[in-house]
Amino acid sequence: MAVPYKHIQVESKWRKKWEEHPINVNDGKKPKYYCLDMFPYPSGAGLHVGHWRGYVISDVWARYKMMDGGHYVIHPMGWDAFGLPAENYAIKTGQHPSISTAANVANIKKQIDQIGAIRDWDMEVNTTDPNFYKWTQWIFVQMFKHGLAYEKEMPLNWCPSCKAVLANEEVVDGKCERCGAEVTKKNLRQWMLKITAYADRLLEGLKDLDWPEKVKKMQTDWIGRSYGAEVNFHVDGSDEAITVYTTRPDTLYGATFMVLAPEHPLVPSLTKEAQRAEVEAYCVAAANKSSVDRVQNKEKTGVFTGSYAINPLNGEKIEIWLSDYVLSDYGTGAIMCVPAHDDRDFAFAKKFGLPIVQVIARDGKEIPDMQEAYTEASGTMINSGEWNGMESAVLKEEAPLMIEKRGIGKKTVNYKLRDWVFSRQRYWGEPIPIVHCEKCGAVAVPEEQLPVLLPDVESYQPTDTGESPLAAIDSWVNTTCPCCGGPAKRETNTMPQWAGSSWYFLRYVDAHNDKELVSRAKADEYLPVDMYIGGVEHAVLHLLYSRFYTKFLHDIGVVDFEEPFKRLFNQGMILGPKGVKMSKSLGNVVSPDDMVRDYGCDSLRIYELFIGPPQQDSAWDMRGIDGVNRFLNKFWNVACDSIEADVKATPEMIKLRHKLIADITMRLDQFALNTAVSKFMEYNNQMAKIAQECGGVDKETIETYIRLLAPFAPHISEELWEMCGHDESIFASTWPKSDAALAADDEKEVPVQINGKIKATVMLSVDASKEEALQAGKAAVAEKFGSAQIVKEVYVPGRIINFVVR
RNA sequence: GCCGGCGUGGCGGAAUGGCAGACGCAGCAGACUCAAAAUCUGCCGAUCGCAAGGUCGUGUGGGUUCAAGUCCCACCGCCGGCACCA
Repeated sequence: MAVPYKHIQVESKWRKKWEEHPINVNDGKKPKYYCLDMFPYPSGAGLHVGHWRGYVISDVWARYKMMDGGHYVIHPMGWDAFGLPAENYAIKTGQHPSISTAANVANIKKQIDQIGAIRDWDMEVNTTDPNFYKWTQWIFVQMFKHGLAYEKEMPLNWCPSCKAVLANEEVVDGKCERCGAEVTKKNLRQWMLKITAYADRLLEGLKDLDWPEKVKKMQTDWIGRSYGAEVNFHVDGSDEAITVYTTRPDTLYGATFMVLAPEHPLVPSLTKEAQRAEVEAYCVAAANKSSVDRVQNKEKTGVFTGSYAINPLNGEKIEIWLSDYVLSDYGTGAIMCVPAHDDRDFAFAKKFGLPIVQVIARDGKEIPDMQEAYTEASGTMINSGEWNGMESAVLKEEAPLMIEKRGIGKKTVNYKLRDWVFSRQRYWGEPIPIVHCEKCGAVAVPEEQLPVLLPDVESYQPTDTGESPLAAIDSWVNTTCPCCGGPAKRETNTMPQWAGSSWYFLRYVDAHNDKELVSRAKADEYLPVDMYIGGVEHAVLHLLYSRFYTKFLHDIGVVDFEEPFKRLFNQGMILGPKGVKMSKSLGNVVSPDDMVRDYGCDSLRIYELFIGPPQQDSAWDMRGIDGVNRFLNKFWNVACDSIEADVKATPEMIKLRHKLIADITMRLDQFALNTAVSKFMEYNNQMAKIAQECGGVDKETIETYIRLLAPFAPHISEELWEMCGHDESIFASTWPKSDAALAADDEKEVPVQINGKIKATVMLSVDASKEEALQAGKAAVAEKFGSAQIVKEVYVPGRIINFVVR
């Protein structure tokens, strides 16, 4: 009888061995595989079982790749360590963020080591390390030199609680993504990154990525490309013209009024004296509305400017209105309104009594008393001059060019994607490496002077004016212009947290290079990332920014690929026991530390996988780990018995072995890790039964099982592997191969149905003919036919026999 | 409102269109034990029946098919994303 499994001894033994003799070494000959985790923010709360899950999944995958194909696996870890929690902690305690951050890193590093994952800490990166952010700043300088970083004064999303400007991506439901405070608008000078210059490439690049369709769709919608036309409307009695963007130029004859955003630059000159007071009041009200109000209040409001425009096709005089349902920063900030064919325009026209002209026939007819807009682009054109009789769907495609030929507008493409607001009025971030000189303007800090070190300050508190705490340090702010040598001031804004995470995955493979961001040779050898594993919450933020950075770095020759992450896997969240998100405030956070101590790392690893499909959210169940723990102990006993007994392989054992290989390998390839664990349990139960009769299973079968289990439960597998008499690590062995012929059954139990209802089962040889099968089936259910007549006989080999009777 | 995803025992979940509920948790009964824990064995969707066996059953209603949890149509519910994008 085997000695009981002692996880504490075995796990610490192998941890030590792996440290002394690393199992994942680059000998220069092995093929490379880059398996990347989304790096964590080193929070003071440490890791909970939800973080574990992603790291376990990636480690199983990494170890599988090591064994299958003999890869050298790049599986690094680092720290996304700039950010608000550390800064807020500093505000409260006065302790420098670098100190609390370092303590958190040390703690989480210990926790990550508990997972027992293969990690090369020599590649570790930390976004707050000057040797790292030197290159974050360097990239910014390159973007500045290429005209992709620019300053702009604009109304921006302002979080009054964080006292910071937010990117559009950081505003959720009109509220601050971090603190939940209602976001307002504030006019400030900001650094912007021209991500819109890459809109098309960001869209096209998605096509070839092996990513979840959901994420690709979210990015596609975020970029929001649409095709249409810009059309110029002359203002009646003036030289001015208003340009609108429309995706429905086919309905141009139906444009019966126009609406401008309150912020539109032509508003003052369009407003007539009689309307001025009302218009100004409306504009002030719109500006003061929070973005939440402006979005949530769907009841249309508006005000007439007193001016008219001319419909360029039919020459009709149409009223020019203002309304906040027109957004100043999409399209041209002005729209032509076709109430008959657009819901919003219809609502507006109804409310303010504006004319409605139908230009697309529905079911070939004009609608007598329109109660809602007809928004389909299908039907024949009516009331549309020379376009009458055309199909609207066809015209929709052709109209942009027709408009362009007539000189009243042009064909255009529009995007929802906006440029990226890249400056933050905070302390704990990378200083933007720019110097402002009165003579030379904004000048990039010369590359040899990078990094611009983040100086110590006395107060980390952000200012109400929207200036960074850095602005208070005169000795740091005042500098000389690198261009003319005259007096100049440093940029005091810092970068958003996304800056470091947008490129950190490139740095791992050359983390200590002090000459370049990454050497081209290493980039060519190890990059891009083969598999990226992390939560779906980064679908449009981090993943879009990283793609943008990579495309830019490709364009300036740093790397030779355009897409950073070939394959993406989003693991689901681990929820608290009641199915709600784990959070400190709810007190339902489950720490892995005690479980590792009580059950062992291998048990927790397997339970993290067994809890549910890896891409799906799962609620943590404290008791579930007992089952996994029982399984490992049971397997330990079977394995020990088998090693000791050294029995001869039977056909049953050989078949089990080959089925197991096929089952586990298929499930790994499909990322069905929860059912892979089920299969391990199933086969283990079978082996336990065999062991009762034979004393164990044969050596090859047990060794095969151990090797298949190794990526999942590396410690116990190493121990058993050694007990089998191997000197080398199990991870130096190769992945078992299944022989389909040996895995195949020669007999199968086949259900026999009458009218689709199971009545019996029969054992059939797999090469039984249809006639034999049907005959056997008929015999099995003969007495159940009664007086019925068989009208149809169905036989699907190995699957089903069905008699249809009447 | 629009776009995704999901809906299966007490629970987590499993099922290339082919025996629904694998595997596990919890529960029940038994064995071992002075006892408990651990371990082992059996049972474990509902319902009728002493039993053999029957009937019903994968959110609801229809449909396709010899056969539907799985495919199609309509609806309900939950979760996620987007949200006046012209």
